[in-house]
Amino acid sequence: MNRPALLKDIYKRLSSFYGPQRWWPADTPFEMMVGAILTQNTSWSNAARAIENLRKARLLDPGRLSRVSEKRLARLIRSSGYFRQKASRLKIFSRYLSDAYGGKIERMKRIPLDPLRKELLDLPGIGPETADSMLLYALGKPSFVVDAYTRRVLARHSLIPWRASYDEIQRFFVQGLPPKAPLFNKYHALLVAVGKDLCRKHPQCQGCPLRRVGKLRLEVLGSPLPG
DNA sequence: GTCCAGGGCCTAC
DNA sequence: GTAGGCCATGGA
Repeated sequence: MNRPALLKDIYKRLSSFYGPQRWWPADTPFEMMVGAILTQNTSWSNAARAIENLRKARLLDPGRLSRVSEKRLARLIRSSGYFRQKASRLKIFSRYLSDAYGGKIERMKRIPLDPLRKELLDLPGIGPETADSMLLYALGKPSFVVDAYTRRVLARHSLIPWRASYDEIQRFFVQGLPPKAPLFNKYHALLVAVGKDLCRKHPQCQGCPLRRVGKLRLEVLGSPLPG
């Protein structure tokens, strides 16, 4: 099976199994981007608490967040872990948004994907996953998001090696899919759904909708979990 | 008590 | 270019 056909098959299986996905709840693009930093290597529930604290403090605004003291910010986001690092990162990110785009997301959206991605990656604390999440979920750009779930699901099904790099995994998708943001959005959400759900609950892949993708069934059953 | 979650940075080799 | 240590909370 060639790459586009394989990716389409995976998508169809996951989509019919899980249905519509509601990934990344946020009232505004800025809130979403703040969440992308807060949830780094942290459970969403812990990040969500921090976001609620920022909402109550009326700080979900680039201008205000860039001006709040780092100490107060760290206290508000304590539940998200790494709170000192993240407080610093959030302030620098907010300052960047305010300075470069007047805090207006619409202005940011006018920048083409590639230069905007480079710009985000130049900020401290924004790596490939965080940048791609922001580009896709807050800005509607077709930038495929690779996360721990993505790697786990693909590697578990022998579609990539466990040690594959971020860029390699991203190319695996981008080279076989039309670059449409809604598609990338739902595709990633579906990978998370199956990653959270069956890949962890069922080490032997019973009931997994990806179990019979292509001719990989036997390899899937034989591939070890990490660690 | 241990493990780990919607990463990224820095350093060493 | 990559393996290892570090950052830190809260739930299972």
